[in-house]
Amino acid sequence: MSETTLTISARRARPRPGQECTRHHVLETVYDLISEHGIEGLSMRQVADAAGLSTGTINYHFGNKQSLVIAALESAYELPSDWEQYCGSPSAQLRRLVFGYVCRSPRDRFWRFWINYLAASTRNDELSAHQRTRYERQERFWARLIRDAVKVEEFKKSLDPQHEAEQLLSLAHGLVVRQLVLPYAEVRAEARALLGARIDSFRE
Amino acid sequence: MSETTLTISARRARPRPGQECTRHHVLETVYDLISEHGIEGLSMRQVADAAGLSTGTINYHFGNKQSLVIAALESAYELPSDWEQYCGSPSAQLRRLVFGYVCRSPRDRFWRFWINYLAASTRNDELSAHQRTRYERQERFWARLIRDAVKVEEFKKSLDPQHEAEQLLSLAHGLVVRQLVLPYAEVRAEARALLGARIDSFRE
Amino acid sequence: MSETTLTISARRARPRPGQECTRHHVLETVYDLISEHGIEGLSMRQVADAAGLSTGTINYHFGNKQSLVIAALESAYELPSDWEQYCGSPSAQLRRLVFGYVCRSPRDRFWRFWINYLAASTRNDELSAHQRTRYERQERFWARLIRDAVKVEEFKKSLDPQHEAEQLLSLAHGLVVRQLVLPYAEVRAEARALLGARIDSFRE
Amino acid sequence: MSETTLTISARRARPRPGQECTRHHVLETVYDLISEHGIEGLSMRQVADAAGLSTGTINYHFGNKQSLVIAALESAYELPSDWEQYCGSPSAQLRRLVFGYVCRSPRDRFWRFWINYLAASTRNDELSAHQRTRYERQERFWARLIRDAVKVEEFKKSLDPQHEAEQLLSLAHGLVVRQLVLPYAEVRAEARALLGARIDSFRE
DNA sequence: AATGAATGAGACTTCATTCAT
DNA sequence: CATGAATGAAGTCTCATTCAT
Repeated sequence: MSETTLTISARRARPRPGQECTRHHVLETVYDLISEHGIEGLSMRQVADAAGLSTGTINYHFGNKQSLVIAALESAYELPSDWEQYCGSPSAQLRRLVFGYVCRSPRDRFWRFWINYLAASTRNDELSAHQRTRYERQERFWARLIRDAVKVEEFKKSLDPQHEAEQLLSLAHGLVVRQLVLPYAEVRAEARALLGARIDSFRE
Repeated sequence: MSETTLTISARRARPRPGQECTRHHVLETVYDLISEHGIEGLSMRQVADAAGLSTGTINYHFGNKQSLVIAALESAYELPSDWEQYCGSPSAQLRRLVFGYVCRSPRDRFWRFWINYLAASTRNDELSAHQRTRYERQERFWARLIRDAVKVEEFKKSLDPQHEAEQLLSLAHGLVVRQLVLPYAEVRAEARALLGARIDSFRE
Repeated sequence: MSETTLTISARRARPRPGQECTRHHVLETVYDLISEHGIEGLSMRQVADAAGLSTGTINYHFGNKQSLVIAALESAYELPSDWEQYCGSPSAQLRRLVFGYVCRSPRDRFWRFWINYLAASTRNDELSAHQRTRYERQERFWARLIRDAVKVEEFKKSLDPQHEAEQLLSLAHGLVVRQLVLPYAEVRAEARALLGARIDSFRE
Repeated sequence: MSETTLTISARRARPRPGQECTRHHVLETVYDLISEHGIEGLSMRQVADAAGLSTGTINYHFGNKQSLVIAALESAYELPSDWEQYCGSPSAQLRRLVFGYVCRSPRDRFWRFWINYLAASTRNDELSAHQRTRYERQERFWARLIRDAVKVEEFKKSLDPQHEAEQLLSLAHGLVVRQLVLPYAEVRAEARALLGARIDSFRE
């Protein structure tokens, strides 16, 4: 509404991609940036620059920084792309999910993102609620897989699915902490071994 | 809080009579504020107000925010004050330490502080080194306690102290995550039970 | 909303069949929104959403915000719809008009709109001119009604119509201010009583 | 905390005036700017530039824009500097206050400020509360002056002080509206005459 | 005729840091 | 030793406006 903006005309000529595509592209960027700089270290300008957009566009699509971060979290938790190939066996599915808790590199993108999100969620109710929901959903899902595995006799009958899921998830998270603190290949290998051994102990 | 600036060390290393007291008081305040608002959520004005000093004074004593935060992190880790009373029994000592991983309230000061420290350490080499040292020292200490407990026959001989310490520590950290995500009394009770059961399983 | 840009007039003056309806609908919306949020508190997105159109469409029809606001201000002043039924008696007509200065609710749409218009007009020549014209027309009209009422002997002969109209209008506006500052039912009732009493004092 | 700010050193060398002096200086500036551009037309940058300070300093002293505006309102309502000379006579005091409602120029600073504040207050509870308080205090004060004037027999006994104060204040505000809409010297003279006549009518 | 994604300037505000006192 | 007013960069977010579709 100021005089200056009235006389200056837009100079942009870049073609626009589809809307959903833009959102997805931005979320990828955010996910990367958070794992690199943390949540409060993430600035909207940074996101805009990295995504090749303007800050206005980012806010146009996501409303505000918090929603952007939450959207990034949501999109980060998705079933692995190779999920279908495990569909036949609940125990294989469980193993696939649990091995997701093994870092893939000393600076694993996802788990660095996660630890930052977790820290932020201790002082933000909305983030916290999302985190809680995810956690509980994960636990229930693992419990169901264990139950199913028991049914098809992949796991032994004596297991308490809920209880085992809880312990397994806790161990997995504890090992994530360990891998973040000790970012060495051998620690990651150890984590994988420990988790594998735990799942194996579910078999007869 | 970027990595580059963290290498700047505090300017003054020559404590004077009245100074040390002021410094300690400020650090206590900072610890509290970090566990409440996170590291980047900590402002110098906040610190000054909470400590009943002026921003100028804070900077006079610590040079800058970086040094202040580092100093606070350093001073945050101390052995529990009731440590002596457990000195006779290694297993009692271990139990005492492990139960330190049970949150004392839905917003436990120490563990909220810890998660913020951990997140920050993923993008700061100096913090990361501190964290790693702490972690390894803790693990070695627990392993030694287990070894001692085996020696005095509180724990069974078949244990691999190093291996058990590692798993126990991972479980403990995983349960801390669980308690932070699910800040309910029952979850804390469960964590305590699980850790207790694990230690009990070390006995014959 | 700076004076300089206000001189820009709407680009399109050639209404087409379906267009006029859209324009009218939008202007109604704008009037509502201004009385609620003020002129600078009005955003194009808000207008678009409230009117069920897109921002592009609003700008397509009105060129820019300035023109939109001006158009809304223009269309806001209309004679009351029940005007005809008072046509017989000048004093009844006057009473009808004067009672229009009594707010109908604590957040009367029209008078909230008016105060925003008035404030804006103090720093915009075009609005100011409109406002002045309206004011003078109103005063002349009231004076004429008083004169007519004197003629048909509803009011006493000794009145100076011009002078009385001026004072009555001033009192009415002063009471509007009062009602805006003190948005209570009793203040509105008092205003009505005061205005009624003043008109009654015109009778023999 | 970023690297850039750490290396760039302050370049300022301007001496600092006393704190209360700074506040007062800023408020004068704000008052001027609001009467010129309205409340939403007032930007913190503008204030800072006009006052020869930085935006940070403005916020340091006033916290935020709203508090700044309110502070400006409060400081705008102060007893006239020549108040003492009227102290002997309540009616002279009243006359002095009432004539404050006559604009001193076609673009009277105070009343332009006031109308903007009034408009803004219709959509902001805090502004509104301040406005209401001021209004009621003013009315009570005028009523008291009238009552005192009756006591010392400057005004006739038959007056209802509360009622007359209310009407006088409304008339005064109505005339302010008139003067803002019709910014002519003769209208201001007329307003003065009308208000004077009304006060004169209080005498025996 | 209509859309809505994209823009970029500019708004308010916060904050680590400095320095005259 | 201690203060706190002042700074100015950077943060988030809003918004009128444009233009390819």
